[in-house]
Amino acid sequence: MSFYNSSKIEKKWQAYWLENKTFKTAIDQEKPKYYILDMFPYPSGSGLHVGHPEGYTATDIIARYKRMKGFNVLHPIGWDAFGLPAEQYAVKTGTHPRITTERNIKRFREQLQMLGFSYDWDREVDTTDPDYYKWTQWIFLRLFERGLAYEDEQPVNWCPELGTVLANEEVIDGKSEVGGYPVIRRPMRQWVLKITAYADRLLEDLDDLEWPESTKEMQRNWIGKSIGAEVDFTVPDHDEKIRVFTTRPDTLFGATYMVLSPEHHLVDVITTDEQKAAILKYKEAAGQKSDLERQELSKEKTGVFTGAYAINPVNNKEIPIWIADYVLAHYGTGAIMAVPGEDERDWEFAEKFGLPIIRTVQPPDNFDGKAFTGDGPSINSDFLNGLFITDAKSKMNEWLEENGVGNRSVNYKLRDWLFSRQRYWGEPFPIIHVDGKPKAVPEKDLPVTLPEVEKFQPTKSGEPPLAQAKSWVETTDPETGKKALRETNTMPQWAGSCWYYLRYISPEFDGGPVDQEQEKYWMPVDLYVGGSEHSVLHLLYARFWHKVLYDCGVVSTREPFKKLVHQGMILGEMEYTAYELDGKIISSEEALENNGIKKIPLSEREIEKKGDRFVMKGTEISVDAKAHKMSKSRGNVINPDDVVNNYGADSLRLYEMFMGPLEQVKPWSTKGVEGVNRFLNRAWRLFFGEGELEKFNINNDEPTKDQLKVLHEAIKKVTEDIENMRFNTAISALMIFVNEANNWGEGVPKAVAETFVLLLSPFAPHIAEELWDRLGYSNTLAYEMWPVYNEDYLKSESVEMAVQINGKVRANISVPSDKITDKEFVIGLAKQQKNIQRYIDGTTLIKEIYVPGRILNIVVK
RNA sequence: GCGAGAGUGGCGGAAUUGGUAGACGCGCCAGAUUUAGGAUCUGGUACCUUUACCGGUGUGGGGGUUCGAGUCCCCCCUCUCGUACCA
Repeated sequence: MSFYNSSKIEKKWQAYWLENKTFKTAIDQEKPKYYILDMFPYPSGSGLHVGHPEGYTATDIIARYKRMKGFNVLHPIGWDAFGLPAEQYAVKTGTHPRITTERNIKRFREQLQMLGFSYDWDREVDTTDPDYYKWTQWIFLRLFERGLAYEDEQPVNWCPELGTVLANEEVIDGKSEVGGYPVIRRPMRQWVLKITAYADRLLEDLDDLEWPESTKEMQRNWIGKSIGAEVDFTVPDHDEKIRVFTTRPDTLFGATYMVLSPEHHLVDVITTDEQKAAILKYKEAAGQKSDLERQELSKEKTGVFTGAYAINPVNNKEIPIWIADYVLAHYGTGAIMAVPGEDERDWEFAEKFGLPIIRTVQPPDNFDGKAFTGDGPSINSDFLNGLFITDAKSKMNEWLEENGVGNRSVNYKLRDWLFSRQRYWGEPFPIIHVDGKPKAVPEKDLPVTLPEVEKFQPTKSGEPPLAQAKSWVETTDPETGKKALRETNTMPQWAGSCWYYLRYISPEFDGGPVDQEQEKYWMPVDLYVGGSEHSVLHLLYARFWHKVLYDCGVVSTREPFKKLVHQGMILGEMEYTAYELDGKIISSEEALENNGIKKIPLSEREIEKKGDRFVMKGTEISVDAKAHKMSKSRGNVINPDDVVNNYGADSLRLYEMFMGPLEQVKPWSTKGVEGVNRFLNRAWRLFFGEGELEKFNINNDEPTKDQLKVLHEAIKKVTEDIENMRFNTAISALMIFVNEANNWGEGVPKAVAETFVLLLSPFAPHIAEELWDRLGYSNTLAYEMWPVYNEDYLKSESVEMAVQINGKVRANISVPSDKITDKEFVIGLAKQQKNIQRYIDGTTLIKEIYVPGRILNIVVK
């Protein structure tokens, strides 16, 4: 029995590829290009997990395939290496983050090379390298110049545990995304990027992208464009007006009260003396609530009357002004006109506090709900009466503009991007403060490198670690010679990943972030693969920077990533769990409602399926059957190193692609890895027969017709499936070929074997290179021509077809290929079948439907 | 609530424009080989009925269109992901 020695073969070819720089990107611009990009990893201390090789194998298969199809392929990798874990480790141990980062990068690089990915290793980028972040800073200066980066004192998400401010996107349920620590709101001086200036373009350009619809939709929701109007309400005895944003100007006659957010700047101005105490109390309570608490308590509406009234401009009626935390300070103008008749939230509030409700849209007769949000004719609305929503809106907008009390307006959920962090391990801002004003560091002085510091910890007050480096902070303005202070905040981790795909194009270029001549050739990225967790943040930020660079003339495309695919998460192995309470096994439904439950893991042999649930074998006690997310605490993490040691990199690659469609969430199965490993062994034995060690099984015979048919079916299927990223079925086609070829007995003709090796090579490149070598070639197969199938070989002598009577299959017939279009012949053949006769006898023929090569359906009565 | 996606054997999953449901792999069963186990090889494996043939049922549930529906249309159920008072 001969087994192929995966570890020996894989090490050999990995060394060969590195030494010969097999995958160095050619710069021959005559050839068509293909830029295929992986989301670069954060090099964490725990190394690769099995999720990484999933997307990386998919892109590697396509990269290898495209090279063989004659494309110039750009397939790079790098390191998103700034970030919190290395810094937290530094705080704990005093180890400089650079040391940790270098160590982790080395490990990641080795692991990626161990999996045989065909990256061009001469194009590695590292966001923490000053030669890289020089250009991150350079891009920041472009933003600064254009007024797209500004300083602002604003309430921010301050996380005391992490000692830093977080972007809204990094706060989940009131806790930090990293670590899950509490987050409070607190005003601080911050750098902010004006992404809102690009909101419309970010929205519109989504339409032409070949991205998953769900991702585009998420970005649209995040940008949250809504069209409506702003309306000014006057407050008697005050000069100030209260401006509100509404998407329903048509309902203005139904505005029976107003609500300001507790943080609104006019609250203190308008509140009457009698209400001051109550308002103050409410504001304090709201201020102390975290976002999480606001959400939890949101089931019940709360609010306090300010004692003041506003004038509804359409009818000059006085309406009371309240404050309530269901109105958000940071959306629209932080104030609303409340129309309970047409808004569910306002209805709920009005009902609770006994405020008047006026309907302004006629609900249908059978309507028995509360607020009516549907369309209908306007009522109680003077000059709008009878108009449906769309017309009523435009008429009201005209009225508002004519009377100078409002205007059409567009609002976005998207807010400007909070861009500074009080951390050490990030890009320093290329900014100095002179006379208290921010000023750009001249381009020739870039990069502004990180200073050495004693401690990596931020101070309690929020002073960043860089502030300790006095000699670094205190500098002079090169222009005026005045004293100047360096900015001590650093950029967030997103900065480096906003443009790394450009640096790969010309990693050594020193005239700008990217060599424009090369950029024109390589951009846009043809295929970008990475996790859906980056659907909004990274992908929106990168698009924003790209558009700014486009406006600066640095890049030639409006969008960076033409096609995007998300790989699905890989879960742990399927787990079966029974529950025990007080020594008794109870069903999984009961277990939900009890405390003190003991979980008992079961093997597959101990359970069986009953109906649509799993039960313990021979009982009615249902158990849980579920694959969980991999996590250290659950102990179900699969380490790619172990898989490679046991089965080899080719098996890991093959298995991850064979599990199912790339985009799908799917559970791991070690048995499944063994399955594809067996396939590779069977493929190997096609070349080196059983019995005698390494007896070469390849002959120089002419391939037979049958052999060519089997081979060309594989070529066709594998080619089409790679093009459509259906790797699981491509591998199944390779398996079918091997299963067939194993029955050939006499050995495999060389011409057939060679083609098979080429087909296998994108999936399992190490074993393929070894077989190619043993077939007598001294060069890598990486640039061999991809096989092309020949339609003639696919034809067979006869076609198996089903014959149906009234749509049910009653017989199978074999029709000679040259008779396939002869309907009469086929019907004649079918009617000779005994079973068909049985069904036809004594009936009347209604019709005969014949789809050549597919089916014959005889309809009888 | 809202938005998006998905429900097919014991499991992961296949199935061109509607045309033989369950490819391929795992698991399981039987056999071969082996002192035994493992590994490997061969055959079988949706369910019911049957020695076998024949037959019946079957793609979450219910209707519909069609000669023919996993696929198209309508209603309902379940699950996953995202989102959450955005005026």
